[in-house]
Amino acid sequence: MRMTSQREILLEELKKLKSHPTADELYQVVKKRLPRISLATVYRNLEQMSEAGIIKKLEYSGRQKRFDGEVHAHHHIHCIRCGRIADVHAAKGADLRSIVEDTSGFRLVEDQVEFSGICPECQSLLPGGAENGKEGSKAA
Amino acid sequence: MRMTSQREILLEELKKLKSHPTADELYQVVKKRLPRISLATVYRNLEQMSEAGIIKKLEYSGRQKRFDGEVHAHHHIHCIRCGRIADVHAAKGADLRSIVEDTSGFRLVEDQVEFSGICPECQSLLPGGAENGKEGSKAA
DNA sequence: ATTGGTGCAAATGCTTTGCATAAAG
DNA sequence: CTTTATGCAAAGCATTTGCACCAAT
Repeated sequence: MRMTSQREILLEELKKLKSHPTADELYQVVKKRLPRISLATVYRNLEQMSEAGIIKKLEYSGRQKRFDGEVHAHHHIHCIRCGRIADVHAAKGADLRSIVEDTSGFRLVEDQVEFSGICPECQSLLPGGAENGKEGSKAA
Repeated sequence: MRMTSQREILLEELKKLKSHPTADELYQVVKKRLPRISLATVYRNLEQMSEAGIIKKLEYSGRQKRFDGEVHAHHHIHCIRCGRIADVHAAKGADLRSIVEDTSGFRLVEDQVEFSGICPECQSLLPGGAENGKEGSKAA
């Protein structure tokens, strides 16, 4: 992965943002420093950097993807009206609900544990055994 | 909400499916019984029925929306390769991870608690006080 | 007879891609 | 020099919408 000015500035701005921006929102910000950058470059780099683990891609709730420069494991809460995402730094096991409301300022409406993994069908397709492909065949 | 044959058959097929189908997948199934139904009708009805609480819309993980004819509260696990969704019937508080793997057959890769609520900004825009709009202004 | 629902096709919105040019190593 | 990244424009998908026709109440 070459270090281009686009990549560097994208990362820098994302890390300073804290607002979990969408690709387009970050694009608007970065354009101020790199007027000729294209949205496609933003998408390509965000995708690549998230694959590299440098940033995190947030794909909750059927909304637009958002990105986070903070890669520590932490929970998020998203607004069902406007889509904003805020951080929730909660210790596991504690009374999550109140911690969530306290640390985010959100009014909690719903919480769902979202599990991800490899389904039995896909497990049988895996060559080695311990890898987690990221895309693949379409669901049946 | 009028009971049209489209609506009736859609609901019937969804309830029998158990596979958390996407709109298009359900469309393919229903087309066998209603060859002239259109995808738009499927989308419109799924949306309406989920608003009515008759079915549940699953909007996890930045993928295509999926729908569930089972409206009991229960968790889901989705495959990061193919997108399939399976049910997880787990008692809260128990050792979720192993329950998840046992009941779903998936290999668990990640679990994230997804909180939804109303952000402070949107709370201040709410007229009454205790409602949960579903869409709204764009994120800033 | 009304009013909501339907099918179709076109439009949308977000994201991805093909391709020729430019920049990094 | 070789290869990857960029910018632009066009394409792609899932989903939504406008509109004229149809059907449920």
